[in-house]
Amino acid sequence: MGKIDENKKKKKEALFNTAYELFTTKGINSTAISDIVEKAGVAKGTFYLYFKDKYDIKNKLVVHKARELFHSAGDSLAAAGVHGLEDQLIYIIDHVINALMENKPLLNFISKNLVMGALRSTLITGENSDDDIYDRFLELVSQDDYSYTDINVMLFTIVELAGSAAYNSILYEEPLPFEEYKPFLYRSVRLIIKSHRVP
Amino acid sequence: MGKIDENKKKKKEALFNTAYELFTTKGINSTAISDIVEKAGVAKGTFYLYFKDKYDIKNKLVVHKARELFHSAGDSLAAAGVHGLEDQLIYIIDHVINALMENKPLLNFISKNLVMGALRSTLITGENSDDDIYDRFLELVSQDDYSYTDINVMLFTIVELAGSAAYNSILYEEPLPFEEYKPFLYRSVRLIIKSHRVP
Amino acid sequence: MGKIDENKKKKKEALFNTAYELFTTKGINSTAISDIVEKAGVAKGTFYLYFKDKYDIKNKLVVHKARELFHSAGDSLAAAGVHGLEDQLIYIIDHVINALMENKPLLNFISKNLVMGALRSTLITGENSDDDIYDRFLELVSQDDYSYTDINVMLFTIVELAGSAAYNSILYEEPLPFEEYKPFLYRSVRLIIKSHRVP
Amino acid sequence: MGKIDENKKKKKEALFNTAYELFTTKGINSTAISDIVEKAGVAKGTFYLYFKDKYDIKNKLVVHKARELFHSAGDSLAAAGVHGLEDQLIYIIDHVINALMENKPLLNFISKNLVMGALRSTLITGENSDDDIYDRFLELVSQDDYSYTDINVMLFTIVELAGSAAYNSILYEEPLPFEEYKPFLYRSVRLIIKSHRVP
DNA sequence: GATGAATGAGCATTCATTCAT
DNA sequence: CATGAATGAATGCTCATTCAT
Repeated sequence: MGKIDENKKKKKEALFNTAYELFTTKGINSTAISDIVEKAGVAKGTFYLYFKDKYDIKNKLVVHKARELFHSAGDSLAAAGVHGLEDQLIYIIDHVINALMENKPLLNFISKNLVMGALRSTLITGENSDDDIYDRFLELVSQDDYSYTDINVMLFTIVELAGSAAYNSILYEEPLPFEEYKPFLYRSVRLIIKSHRVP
Repeated sequence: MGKIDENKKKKKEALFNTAYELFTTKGINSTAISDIVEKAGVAKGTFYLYFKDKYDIKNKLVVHKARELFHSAGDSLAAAGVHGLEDQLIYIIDHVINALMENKPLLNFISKNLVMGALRSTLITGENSDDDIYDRFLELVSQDDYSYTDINVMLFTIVELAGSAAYNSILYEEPLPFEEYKPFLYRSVRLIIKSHRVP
Repeated sequence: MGKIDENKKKKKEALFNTAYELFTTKGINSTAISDIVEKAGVAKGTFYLYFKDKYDIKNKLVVHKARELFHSAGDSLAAAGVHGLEDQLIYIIDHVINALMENKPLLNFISKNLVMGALRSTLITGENSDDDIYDRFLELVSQDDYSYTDINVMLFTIVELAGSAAYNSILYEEPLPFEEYKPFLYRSVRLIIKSHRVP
Repeated sequence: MGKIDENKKKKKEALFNTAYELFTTKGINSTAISDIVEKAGVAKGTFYLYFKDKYDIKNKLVVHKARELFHSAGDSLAAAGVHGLEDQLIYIIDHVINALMENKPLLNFISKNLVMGALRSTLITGENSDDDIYDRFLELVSQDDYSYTDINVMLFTIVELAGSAAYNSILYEEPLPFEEYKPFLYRSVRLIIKSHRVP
């Protein structure tokens, strides 16, 4: 029993990891399922035991990676003793962006496939009850010295700006390499946060 | 012969228009070249006379549509007597976004395929000499009562924020339908512009 | 244990019934063994414990259903006090056809898969010793006021004509709906019977 | 032009003939499209240029072969100076059956795949205007010394009986080899014809 | 230039069958 | 007896691309 379940998990993870590797190196369109199973060392039929098709595994992969990223940032924030919403959000953004800068394949993969709606559902509407990222964010807001209005709008605006600008600045180094663009981005983020403060 | 050239142009345009129609309705991946030529009423071989492959025609289509959009906005701005950089940029953004709101297939098509690098090349670095969009922008900046630093950074930040946020707000109505989100977006844009002013 | 044997029988019957249901609704070609076991609630391997493959279960099913049909007709004939071979055979044919008319999936299934040889073996040559259908038929013949020659030929001709004509008339209503075609069919059957009488 | 069309026809016919050969020798289910194209010496894609799928080519094949058979019988009848509807119909049946007896693969192929509805449409309802088999039959009926009622019913009954009985008698030699069964069959057919005569 | 028949590599998906537990 | 995870051969079908006319 335990042995079988263990084996199942092993195969599923082998497929998961292999798919991620191939998607990020060869691109999704150019990755055939036969590539995945071959590299993962399982039979073709086994793939269909665990995933519906290529897009099923892709979506699960994207969500998984995005979660990892934000949880890591959240954990790091908790460890660092940062105070004040502004600094805290900048800290999280910085953490996520730094992780992506050092992992451009992941940056590319996430950016191209993260149907924003999915992430937004998680981050902003907090629909996914077993996921506390949004809750952590709300907590940060409530603990700040200031009060804020239209919190969801604020979060949305920041995520869109940071996500889009960082993606392009990192990958294309235009209009500036990200390190140089960073101060501008964070200044804008701070302005947006402040504009949501209740006086 | 003028007649022959005309005919050539006609076929090319038929392919161009048909491709756009199919890409926006069926999606690019699901559109085969045979679909395009069939609907356009030309032979399969003819396609390869004018375009290298599906992605060639796609890219040309994206640039073409994006150009149309900005030129229309620029023309409209010239007609309206708007003064001050802030109001002028808001005017342009508003014009483009309104056009996209009324044409969601176009919004989708542009957003998914506009490799930002391409547009940025056009809009921001002005590389493309026969295209005056960037020049018009520079002119607006120079004519303003205030002076600005890091103009490219400013333009980049605005384009990323407005593009990304508008896209998601329009299509998914999250966190708010765009009409309701608009005031927040424009407030943020104005803040960004102001932050680039030389005191 | 009786309990174990019962359980065994239960599983086999579940497979049998489920296969019949799926064969008649989805067709044999479109029914996979996995469909059968899934619906029957048994494991895939269990199927191979009782049947060799899809065609094994199909054949057993056809014979089973055909037997049921004729036995029911024979029983009914015994209950009704019909006299004379002509009327008796018409009675049986009518009984079988009526049952099939009210169960078109069965009609379809039987007709498409009843390799006539199999039924003929049963009905005409009486090979299958534990099956008394043929014997009952011989008895009817012997009890009639008339004598008959080439009894097997007669039975064969009647079965072929009635089976084929009824099948098409019922399913396609061509050249007439069966109810209207019936008098013609039965007239022909009576002529065939009479033609085998010894003067 | 002529050359191209000629070539097209050649390929289509190669596929047609090869498919027939494989269907009759290996069976339809066991014949893969790759088998057909390989043996026909064309590329896989070419198959789909001319036929939708395996069942498309099968249906076209069945109709084609059935037509050939009846036309040949009709032509032969015209050449032989047979008089009287009874003898004429027997002549046609005999001609068709003889052809099938000498070509058992064809007998098998036709019998298993000729959706009777299709043939009946042709033979009995005469829908297919460019096919004169039914017309020829009507002509024979009208030229006979006797008058007949319910002609379609008569034709249908004969076709069903002869088709079904001959098929089984030829292939399985049960209850008798066809040559021995033939007199019985034809006697029945004559009885059926006579039963439709107007006195 | 224009055509469209032909190509054939490429790929997703299914499914009967096995066998370790 | 029963299970169901794993297999991988088999196959239908698509489609970009070429090239003789």
